[in-house]
Parts: sequence; C-alpha cells; structure tokens
Amino acid sequence: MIDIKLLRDNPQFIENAAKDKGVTINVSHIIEIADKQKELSLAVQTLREERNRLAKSVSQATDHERESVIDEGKKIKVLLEQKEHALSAVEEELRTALLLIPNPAKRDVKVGKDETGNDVIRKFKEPTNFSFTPKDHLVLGESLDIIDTQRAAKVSGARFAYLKNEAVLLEFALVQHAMNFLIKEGFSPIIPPVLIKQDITEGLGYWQSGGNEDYYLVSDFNVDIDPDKPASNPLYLVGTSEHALVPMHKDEILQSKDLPKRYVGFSPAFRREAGSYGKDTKGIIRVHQFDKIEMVSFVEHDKDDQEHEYLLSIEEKLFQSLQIPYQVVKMCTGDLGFPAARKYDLEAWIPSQKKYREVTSVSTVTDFQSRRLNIKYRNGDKTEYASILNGTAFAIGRTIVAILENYQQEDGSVIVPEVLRAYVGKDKITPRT
RNA sequence: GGAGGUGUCGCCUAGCUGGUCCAUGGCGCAGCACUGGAAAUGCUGUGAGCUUCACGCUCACGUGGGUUCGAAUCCCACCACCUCCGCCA
Repeated sequence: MIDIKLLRDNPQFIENAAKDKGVTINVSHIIEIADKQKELSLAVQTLREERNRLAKSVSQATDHERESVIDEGKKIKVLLEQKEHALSAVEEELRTALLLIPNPAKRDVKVGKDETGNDVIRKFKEPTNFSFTPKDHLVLGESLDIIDTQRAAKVSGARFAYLKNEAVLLEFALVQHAMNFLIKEGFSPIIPPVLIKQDITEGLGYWQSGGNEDYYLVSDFNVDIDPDKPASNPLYLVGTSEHALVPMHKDEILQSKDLPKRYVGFSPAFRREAGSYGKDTKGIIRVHQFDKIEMVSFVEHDKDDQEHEYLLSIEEKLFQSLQIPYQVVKMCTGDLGFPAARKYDLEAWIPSQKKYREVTSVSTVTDFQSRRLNIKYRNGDKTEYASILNGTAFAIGRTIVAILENYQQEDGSVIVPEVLRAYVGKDKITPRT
C-alpha cells in the first residue's frame, strides 16, 4: 500500500509509475475518495467532541438540566451513527483503491514492458564447456536414482517429485552450507509455519499481481484444517518462507537499535504454477512443492538500497562457492511485480537448455508491505515504517538441477561441488544402472 | 475432545458496584542536570493518530458487535493464552 500523502503530493508520479508496471489507475478518482474520507472524518471527529462534552456535562448537570442534555446527546448519537457508517464505507472504498496501486519502481530501474527489457548487469564464469553432449537433469537424476517424478505423478500428480538418495544428501548439504554462512553473517535462523491466514496474505500484497507473476503468487492451495468446520478462516500454503517471516512483526514497533533485523528461513514452498502448462514439464525445475532457504531483512527506511546490494552479494557468494556460472539480471519496471521497487535475479547456466535460468531473486519492497502490515520502528521520538527486503539463498530444487547439469561427467556421474563434499560425505555420485 | 481461568499503552501492574479513567504505579528506554568521564541520584518525557509547530482534539484497555446521553468497567460472539484431564508425533 502506498502513502496517501505521496499520492496527493505527486499524483502524476504515481500514475506514471503504475503505468511503467503495466497497471492503469485512476488517480483523480482516488483523490476524490480521499477528499470525501477526510471531510467525513472531520465531521465525525467534531460530533464525537460534542458527544464527549455532553456526556461529561450530564454528571454535573442539575436535575432540571439533565433531561435536556440527555435529549441533546440522543440526537448527536443518531447523527454520529449515520456519519460513522458513511465514513467506514468510504474508508473501505479508499483502502481498496489504494491496494490496487503498485509500489513505484526505484529511480534507477529501467522502464520496460516485460522480461525483454531486463538487463544483464554481470556474469560469473563462462558457460560450462563439455567435450560431450550434456544430459538434462532428469536423465541424470533417473540414472543416478536420485530423482523420481514418475512415481510422484502416481501419488501426487504432475509437477511433484521424489528426491532420493544423494539428492537428499545434496539438499541437506546445501541447507547446512547456506545456514552456516548466513548465521556467520548475523542472520537468525527460522523454521516458520507454512500455513498462514488469509488476512496475512492480503497484507503481503501478492493478490493484486493479477496472477500473471507466478513466481511470487501466494499459492492458493486452500487448506481446511478441520474438515468438520466450513472454511470460515481459510489458511493458505506459503509460496516461500518469506510469506511467514515478514508478517512475524505485524503490528509491532521495532527499536532502531535492533535494526537491521535479518532472518534466514528454511521451509517448503508451494506454487500453483497456474498458466504454466507446457512449460518446464520435465523434471524438477518447475514443481508445486520444493524446499527453499530465504533471507528477509527489516531495515530503516533509508537503508534499503544498501541492504539490497548486500543481499544480492550474499546470493552471489553462495553461487560462487558452488562454482556455478551465473548472470545477474536487473528487472525492468514491467517485470518487477506488484510490491517490488527493485529486483535482481540470479540465473544459473543450465547446459542442457543452453540457457541461463532463474535460481534466486532478491527484491526491496520498501515500505509497501510494512504499511499494510503496520510494521514500524522507533527512530528517536518518531516512528517510521520499516523497509523490508527478501531474497533467495538457495531454491534447493533448481540449485540441484544446476549442480547436476554443470558438474556432470561423460560417464554419467556427477562430481560433488567442493564446498559440499564434507556434508555429502562423498566426492562423486555414480549411476546405479 | 472435556473442565476451569486469564487477556490493560515494550515488560509487570492498578482499576472491573458505568460518569474527575481523555487509564494508575513500577521496570525498562530517551533527554536534561550533577561529574574530568561514568555509576548512583534527581527532574522531565515515554500507547497510536490528526494538527507545519504549539494549543488542542480523536482513537485505544485481545477482536468485533450490542446496551447507554456516557463503557476498560454491563451483555453477546469470536480469537489468543494459561492450568488440569484425555489423546498424540
């Protein structure tokens, strides 16, 4: 949610910023609603003053006066009820309108229509060279007996997978490796709940993305914990642990001395993948459920730019430690999504596709979520909305894909990246068949 | 699942026979004074918001309704937590 003051002060900026993200909004209409809200709010406040004054005077009134004062109070009561009713309707209207305004992109973000407008800002290593034709991760995974999507289809349907044997060891190795690194950096490790309440999902602001941005959509597997009760209070599976980490501090005022607050969460992530039919149908690049290590930072409102670069640098260090070629992509306005003000993706080289594919993503949402979730910090005698950032440490499935494909050998075996060997307990994964 | 209890401004707490409560006190925190500096001590401030400042006002006593001229205080529903019993990784 954006600041109504910002909208009043600079309506053209907000309208243009929305347009840059491909969202059309009617700014003057929203300002009209805001004006109406202000007017009603003032009227209500005046009436309340009157009511409070009268109520207080009753106890001091003589018996003679009392009756007329109470009558007067009754009149105010009726009037106040009407105005309050009108006010709450207008407030709701205003809130709804404000929720439909996307977070403006930062100044340094290029205006563009879609992913074709994104810029590669740097690369790490050259694409891996092979003296043979590299296999894709599913072929490798099946012959190594570490990925099974066929049985998963039998049990759970399309876009699910069993990770087995060394894939499981690789997952735990990645978790250990990232956790150790991030804990040294001062992050607090968290395992969050993966089911969250509906009003929390609204506070996060992903519903407004129009479903066109799969990656950040809160999954709508709607779970009813108690089958005997109707889903009056539905819970939703998180799309990433960020969805449970960010609202942890809902309705709290943090102390500026405690900032930045940095968390690293480990949890499964659930994705609808609606509208992705036919895309990445093989293997585990695009599945409904995968595990993920996610970073979330709460920082002072003017510190989010430096924090954004910091989180990006961590993502890069983690992928550099695996020695996997990647490129950093800076998203243009059209590819940012609704709440982000700036976003970088890390794309790892996937030899079988001869393409870079997204493996991590880091965004600043500035105060867009903290405004909705009411997350502030005290700065001297002032309170400000905190800036919130989130980024992937490892999306485990895709990282395993990148490892298998980039580290594969001609004989079908896969070398284990050096930093993971101690955790995995072996240097090489060899085919079973 | 059964029975009982509790929910006040960061933490603890007073108030709960409706009207000087537009909420008490302590701890913590911040500022100032004292000091060479600190500790200790003292004073002041410390729920949220509106107001450019000030003055002032509004809202807030788990959440949402209701009763009333007036609700932290009475009524209803919901939520959360605690204790005991049952069940269970």
